Amino acid sequence: MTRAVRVSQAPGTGRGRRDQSSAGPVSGRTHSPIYAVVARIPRGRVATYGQVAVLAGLAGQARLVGYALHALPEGTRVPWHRVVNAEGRTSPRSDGMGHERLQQLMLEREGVRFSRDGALPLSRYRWNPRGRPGEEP
DNA sequence: ACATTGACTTGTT
DNA sequence: CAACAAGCCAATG
Repeated sequence: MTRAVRVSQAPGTGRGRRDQSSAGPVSGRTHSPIYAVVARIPRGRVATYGQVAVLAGLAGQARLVGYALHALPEGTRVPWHRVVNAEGRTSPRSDGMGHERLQQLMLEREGVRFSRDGALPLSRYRWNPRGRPGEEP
């Protein structure tokens, strides 16, 4: 079931600024499609920032994906942890918190096994939006 | 309202 | 193989 991201755009906001107090993603021009794509990544599967960018119609702008995810509030329904960098590794963030470790843990909990060097084989876990769900190459 | 920074990826030098 | 620049948008001071 496609659980679309519920973007509660506060009605009558006039300015409609970022109202991220509702655990909902920010409604930006580029953020929305990004969240929509990330929300479609099946459990136990991962996608790279660049991949999400392409699927969101922002080919070449992997950075925006990272920025969008960074703007996500805590408790969001967007599975941000399923997005890793091109090396198959969880990108460390400036917060200085052990979130990259948490992300890795969340993925392992979904059945994703990391290699000994801390990276995961993308050729094996990379989400294939064209393939049917549950199908593994 | 302007300047700076930030979860990246790819191509050149 | 390593380092650097470009491309892009939003949040923060």
